[in-house]
Amino acid sequence: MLDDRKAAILRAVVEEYIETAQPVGSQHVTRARGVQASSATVRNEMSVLERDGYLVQPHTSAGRIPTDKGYRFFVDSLHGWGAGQLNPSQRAEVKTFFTRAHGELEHMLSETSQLLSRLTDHTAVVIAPPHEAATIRSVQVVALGGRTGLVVAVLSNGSVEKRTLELPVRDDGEPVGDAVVAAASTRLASHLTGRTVADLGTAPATGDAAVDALLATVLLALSGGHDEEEGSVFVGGASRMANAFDAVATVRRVLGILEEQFVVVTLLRDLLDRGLTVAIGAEHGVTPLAECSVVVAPVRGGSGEAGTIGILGPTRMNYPQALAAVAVVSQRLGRRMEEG
Amino acid sequence: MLDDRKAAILRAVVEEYIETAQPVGSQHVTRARGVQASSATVRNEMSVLERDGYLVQPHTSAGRIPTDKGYRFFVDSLHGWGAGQLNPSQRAEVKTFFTRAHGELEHMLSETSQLLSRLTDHTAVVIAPPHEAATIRSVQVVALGGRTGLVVAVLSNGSVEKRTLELPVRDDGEPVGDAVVAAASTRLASHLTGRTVADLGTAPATGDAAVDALLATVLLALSGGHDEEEGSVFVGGASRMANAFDAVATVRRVLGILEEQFVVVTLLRDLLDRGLTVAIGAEHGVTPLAECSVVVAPVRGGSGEAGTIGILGPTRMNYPQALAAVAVVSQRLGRRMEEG
DNA sequence: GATTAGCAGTCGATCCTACCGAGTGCCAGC
DNA sequence: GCTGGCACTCGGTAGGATCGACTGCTAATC
Repeated sequence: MLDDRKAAILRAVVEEYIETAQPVGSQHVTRARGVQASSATVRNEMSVLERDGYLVQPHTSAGRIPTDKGYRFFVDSLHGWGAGQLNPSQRAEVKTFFTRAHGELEHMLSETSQLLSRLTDHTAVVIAPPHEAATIRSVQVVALGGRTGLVVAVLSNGSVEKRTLELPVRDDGEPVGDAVVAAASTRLASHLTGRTVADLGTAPATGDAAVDALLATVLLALSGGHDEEEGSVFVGGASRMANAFDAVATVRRVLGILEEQFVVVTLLRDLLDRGLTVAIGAEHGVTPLAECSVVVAPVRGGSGEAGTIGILGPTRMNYPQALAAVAVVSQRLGRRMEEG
Repeated sequence: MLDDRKAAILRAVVEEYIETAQPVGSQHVTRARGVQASSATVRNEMSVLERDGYLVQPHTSAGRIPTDKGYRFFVDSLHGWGAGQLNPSQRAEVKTFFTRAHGELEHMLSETSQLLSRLTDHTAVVIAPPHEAATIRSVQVVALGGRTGLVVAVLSNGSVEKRTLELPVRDDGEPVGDAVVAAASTRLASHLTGRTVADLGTAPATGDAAVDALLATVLLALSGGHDEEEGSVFVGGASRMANAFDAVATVRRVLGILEEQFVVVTLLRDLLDRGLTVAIGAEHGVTPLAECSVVVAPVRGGSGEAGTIGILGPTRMNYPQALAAVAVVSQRLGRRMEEG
């Protein structure tokens, strides 16, 4: 463990580096409050911190930069010490946002990702809660042109699942008629209402072979194709990534990852599962994001199922600020979702 | 108008600049096929082309760069002359893509945007056809928890419109019961089926005041909140923007615009309305995109309503290639949508 | 023994200069 | 009207001097 003075010095380096993005020298550290020592002493301490892996020098005769380990210490010490606060105007922004928020869930989540991005000046990600636990309120099968049909299910949490499917054909090669579709639709409604998408049960037999075939097709379509990683991910302020790094190649790489929603979802879920709130640099396993840190929080709505919000920025992001923003938004969004 | 030699020289400059991104000198132009003249002659011609606004010199003693006007001439002369072709492997990619494509419309459009982006190595945009002309196949009202309800409409083109709404309350302050919702739902189904979203008609009177109130609310919700600029825009390969420019500031600016879906949609629609296929630099009115060109094409599905696809890249994009890619994809996508 | 002032040394960043080469404009001759 | 040739321009690169923000170390101090 680090003694008080080393900790204070490390904190000072991290804070200044976050602010200026320049290597921090011993002289600067002495000017930080919380450090009472001459620059010579600070130099000695800093060389120890470097030996122990908390700091690095980009080159001799330059100041020091925090390593991932250095940031990690900073963030952990922050946790037990009272995180940052949003400034009043930001609080006000959050407040008015959530009092005014209304309309579709998706729309609100998308706007939330933009809010979070604005607050932190980093890219924000919002993932809708999985609706596996939500119960089905209503199902309907509709025949479209030709052989395609559509099954639409409304869930208790207000989301709508839809799947296209290929209608079974009758013996004469024509797709099943409206009557069969209607029969299947009503049958499904009574069978599925109250169930979850995860537990659809088995297709009830009706005695009519055509209807039974259609029912089986529908259940198959509904059970398959979990597109939960599609469409339910909202990325806000991706353009801010361009400010985070001055190497275009890095920007390109990170934006590329952001386009792979699956990776993003997996990453955030994984972090939450590991109980982490902050992942610094290489701590999350995603190599192309090695220069990034991630701050996440679960969003607990009424149903017990949790969504996820997070922000993605350079390792030298303002962690107190970011933690505060994510915490506040996650909390208020959860409350808002609870209300419906 | 430009005489043949000037045109050939201009074409050569544009082609080489597109390839190398370096100012093109007279020497290089003489090496281009289609130009039979000494470098001195080319120099004279080029200085005329500069005077007339087709070329510029970044500085004295440097080669020439095409202006927007220069690109415009290039693109126009291309049109009457046989556009570019996709190479065989790209053709194959397009072909297998569309034979394998299946599932939700949204999903397919999203994938299409990625396909187009891969083909051109630029950012691609796909806009779903507006479903104002599509007829309603099925409507349903569902009560969720509390006072919120949801109306879901399935359209003939396979898309699903949904709106949340606030259920009317009865005299005792409780929200209307399931019976009323069910009544409204069936009434709506018969009233709206076959109509378009643009023409919902007026709420039919049922005699039951509660049902009538609910019907009015539903129709209001359905008619309002055209979110056609939301959710129906798919941007693929935004990260490729980072390769297009080496100034981070430009990347930031363009990505910022891409996040404002409304602007993007308006831009593309506007171009199509003006009958343009290619907008070069400042030709479209969007100042932050002054360094970009846009290539668009309508996607004509069966219904007559048209979607839009386009790509967005630096003005020095490979126009023949881009035009070919956009043309092919638009055509095949249209055919695919026609099939349903 | 820990801390500190002072000093020599390092090395990126900046500025200057010289120089090279790609490219131009122009002129004289074909 | 075209072209070869020539003088000139100017960005980009390389080398060298200087500056300044650092460091590490040592010797003196508390």
